[in-house]
Amino acid sequence: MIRLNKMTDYAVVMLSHMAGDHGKVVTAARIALDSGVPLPSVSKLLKQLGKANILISHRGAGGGYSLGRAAKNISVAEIVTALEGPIALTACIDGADTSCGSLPLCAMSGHWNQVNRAIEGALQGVSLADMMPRPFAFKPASDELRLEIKTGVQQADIKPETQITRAP
Amino acid sequence: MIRLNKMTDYAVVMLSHMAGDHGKVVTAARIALDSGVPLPSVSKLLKQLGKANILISHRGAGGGYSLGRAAKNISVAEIVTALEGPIALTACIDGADTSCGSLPLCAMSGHWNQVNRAIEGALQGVSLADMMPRPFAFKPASDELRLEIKTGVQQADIKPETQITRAP
DNA sequence: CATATACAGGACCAAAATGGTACTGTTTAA
DNA sequence: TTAAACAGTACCATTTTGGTCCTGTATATG
Repeated sequence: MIRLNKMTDYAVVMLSHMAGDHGKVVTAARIALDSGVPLPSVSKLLKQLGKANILISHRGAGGGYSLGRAAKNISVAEIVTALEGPIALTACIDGADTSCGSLPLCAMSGHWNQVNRAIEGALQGVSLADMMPRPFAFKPASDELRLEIKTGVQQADIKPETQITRAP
Repeated sequence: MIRLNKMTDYAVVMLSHMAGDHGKVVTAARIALDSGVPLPSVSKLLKQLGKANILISHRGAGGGYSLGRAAKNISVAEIVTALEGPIALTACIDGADTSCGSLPLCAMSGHWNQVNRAIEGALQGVSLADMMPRPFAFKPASDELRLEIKTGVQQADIKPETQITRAP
């Protein structure tokens, strides 16, 4: 399975949490708490997203991070690119005629590019706003679910053993 | 960068080599030699591709592998799926309501699916035939290039140091 | 029928990538 | 001035990946 790494997954989770209180400045620690993503990773990710101008960092006391733009103007493609570099499927990529050690024999690059572009398009078509969780608090599926939310159990805190599965 | 792993990359290289002599039965050892992919990996990959009905295996003396279908009827999506499982971007995938440990909190799955489907579409749109190298032998770019081909230097044999780059 | 050839299916290991840790700056609000 | 919070960097542990090795089974051929 082609997969984004955990970090990128984390980033989307974090960002969609931040998009909730749009524009507000939040500390890394707060985000870690809210999203359940381990603090060191949160802080590493926030730095990267800051550099990529997806977030604005506010230094000093009372500082933190805030979204640089409205969630609907931040594409998933941008997030992925910020964290994993250019969207592409193999090492044989991009016009970059330096990367692939076998240009004369491996003439596939053009076609991989076609695939890559399609993928990039797909990621560009989805914005952070599209990825945001629905506001459960207003429409809890059950008492049990509401309890989970109130006790602050979040994504990364839920171990496979204690997994909550939606009834069929 | 989102990337297929080396194995899948190898597989496409191998398969496109096989598609050259279409239908012919070739041994794993021969393919390894031709494509420059290490034999153990070749053999592992061929087994997997056989199971997925992309290749037909012929056991016993004089055996080997042959393409199960014409190259143009084998999609890249199929190859990827055979080797890496279902095409999807995160663990939060597929209707499969067992995989994600945070269904009630992570309501993104639907949107990831949208992205995933687009990617699968992109991969399905490219066939093995599309990925095949053009027949250089008939149209060598230079004497040097022809030499390389004659001496059997292939993709994986070319080290970065001895990289052949096409003149601009 | 005997035998060499080739695939089938494991268990297993080493190297690389990933995710997580720790620590030492630097900036800034109060 | 001080404490809060980000910036940057080096480092380590774990997991994943790619590759090895070995034993078993099928089959063409002499």
